[in-house]
Amino acid sequence: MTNKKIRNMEEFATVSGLSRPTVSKYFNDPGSVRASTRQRIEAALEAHEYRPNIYAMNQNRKLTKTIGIVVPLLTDPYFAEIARNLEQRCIAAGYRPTLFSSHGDPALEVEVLDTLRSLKPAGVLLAPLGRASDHIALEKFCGDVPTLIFDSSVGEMGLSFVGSDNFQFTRHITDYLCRTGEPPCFFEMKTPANPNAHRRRQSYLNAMEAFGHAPNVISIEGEGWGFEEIGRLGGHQALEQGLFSTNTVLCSNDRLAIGLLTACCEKKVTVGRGPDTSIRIAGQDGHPHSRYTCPPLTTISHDYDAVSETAVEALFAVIDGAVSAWKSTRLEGRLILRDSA
Amino acid sequence: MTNKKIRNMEEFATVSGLSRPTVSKYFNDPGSVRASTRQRIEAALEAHEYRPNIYAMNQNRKLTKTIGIVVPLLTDPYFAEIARNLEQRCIAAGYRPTLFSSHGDPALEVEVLDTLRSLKPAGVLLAPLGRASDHIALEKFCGDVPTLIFDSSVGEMGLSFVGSDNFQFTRHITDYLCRTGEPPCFFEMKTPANPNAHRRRQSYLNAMEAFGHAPNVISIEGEGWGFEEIGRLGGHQALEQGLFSTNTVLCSNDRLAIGLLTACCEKKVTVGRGPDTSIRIAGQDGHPHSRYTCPPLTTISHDYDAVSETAVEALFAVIDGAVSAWKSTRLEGRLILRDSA
DNA sequence: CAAAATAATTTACGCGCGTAAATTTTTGAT
DNA sequence: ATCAAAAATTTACGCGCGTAAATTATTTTG
Repeated sequence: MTNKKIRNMEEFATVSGLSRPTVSKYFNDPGSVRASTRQRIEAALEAHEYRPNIYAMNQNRKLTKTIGIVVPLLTDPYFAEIARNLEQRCIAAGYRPTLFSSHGDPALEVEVLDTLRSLKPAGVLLAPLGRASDHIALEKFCGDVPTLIFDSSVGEMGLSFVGSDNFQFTRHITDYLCRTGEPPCFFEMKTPANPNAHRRRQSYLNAMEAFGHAPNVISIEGEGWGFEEIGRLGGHQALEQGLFSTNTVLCSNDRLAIGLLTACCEKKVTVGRGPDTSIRIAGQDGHPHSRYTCPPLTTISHDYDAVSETAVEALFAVIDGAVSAWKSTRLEGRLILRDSA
Repeated sequence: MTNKKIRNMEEFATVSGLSRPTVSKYFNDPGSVRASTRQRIEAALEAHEYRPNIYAMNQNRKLTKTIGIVVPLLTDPYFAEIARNLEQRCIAAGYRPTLFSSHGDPALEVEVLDTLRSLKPAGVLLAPLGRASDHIALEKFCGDVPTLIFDSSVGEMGLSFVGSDNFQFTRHITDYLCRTGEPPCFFEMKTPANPNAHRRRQSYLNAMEAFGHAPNVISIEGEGWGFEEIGRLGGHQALEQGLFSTNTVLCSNDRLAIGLLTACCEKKVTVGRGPDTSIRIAGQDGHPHSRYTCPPLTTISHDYDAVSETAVEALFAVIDGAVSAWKSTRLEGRLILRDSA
């Protein structure tokens, strides 16, 4: 330990026997000083416990080491999980991730971007709200800050887009359902918050046509981000009105499926693929919770690691000076077979 | 809009027809300048789109407007929900909340606190990891930064503690279970991450004694924060070995209960309070997901709003100069009756 | 209406660090 | 060993703003 406190980099440089700018260079990139110099600094660091003032560091610097991560709703474990994944990759790469949630509110999303702008981040990983987003504001932000869009694309915005291949998702799981039983109905929100939902509906229609089955889309009412409750209420309606024309339901996403499962439970409708069950239910997303529904939910899962890695690498490449045209990367999902379908 | 960009507060003051320090005063507290002055600034603000440099603002200031919020695991919807609640209260009070997750890792918790320290926050709302936390590091941090501990208390640390009354929680729901059927067994982790678990076990033992029933605590193996999986595996074991001495199980928390429900589902054990069910299961926490289990989970819920408000108000009071002795505030929970028990 | 009290504003200085340019040291090729 | 090239280090300056102290404007009081 130390006897006297180090107040600033000047004092720390003195106790290290170096000049302040050399120490400054070390903190910006420890590899940029000679090994002997680095050792002296690190020895002093252990003896004196000093950390540079973040604010002073960043004020006179065009580009900080901060990476902004923005998700639409952090209370959704799917986004929490992918945010965690991104966060750890940023830390591993020597950046300081800062996490923001739009809380499902377009106005808040704009506020978050404003806050982020004044943070002068090296880059931003942004999952937009989608349909409800203020596209003008997003576009403008992307012009100011290197921004990579993930999860949900809204036009050709930012550096690039990285997400999942929703067409492949729905085609794949629809295939599975058709091959293993009655063809699925499609259970979705009438006005989905997320543009991915439209792709999934279209892909369902395509897949059903390819199989020569008549599609049946059940579009339920409901606004906002409380998907489970929307799915539960819509599920009750659909069950009461007999809207499901087959014994198989493919939900637009796992959270809707979770709500539908609850509705089935409340209506004593048995779910599963066994002989003694009356309905098969599948979801899409590989939601962290899907393993723990009753019955466990068959779903097609995002490749969390691949999406995160691709997104982060693409952003880092641009930060490190690479220039490349906007492109969209859509990664395939993995079918997860469980008991619900 | 504007024609020329404003680069700093000096330039902005010029176009406002004021001196820079007056403008600075406005940004620190709009109410501290004369109404006529405020109007001139706000008019200029609309015409010229200027935002003070955050880093320059904070570097020469002992106390920023930042509030740190730290939770053990943001992928747990319970913490995500309470973090969201705290975040919005901070914003409403004019602070800039910054969210951190320890991701269940004590080393990361310490790193987060170090990061936070260099952020010079006005205050911190900290939910510690609990048992695994580096208590020395926490104590030291609390000495440096005004820190309010919530959710899980670890000694008399920080300014105060705000959380739930775990004794009331378990007493209340145990009472309910005893009055409406067979007395409950208690399902918990042998080495819980969170100190609240010990209080709940003790409260269960007390309540059972008060009722004159023999307690039965089932302590399952498992480390870490994957409670659902731990509950599921432990549930399978307990069911196979017939460890539940009655038809009623009170789980130490909702996430364990969710895992146990999954185990029951996989073992075709019917859960509920009806005549045709074989086991009653209840949880504790009022986890956001508990509404959507099959059957929906009977639980005793944290008063999210009250905990958040009490925590935030206590912290703000200290920030605003109030001095008061350390105290522990534990709020009562609300029983939520659903179909599982 | 003048003087005192109070609030608003300005002057003047420094915070802790980044960074271009100048200088010194080290490295590598002869 | 010698000298040029490259790397490391130091010098010197400025960033954008907070804030105490000094000044000026406004309000209150007699």
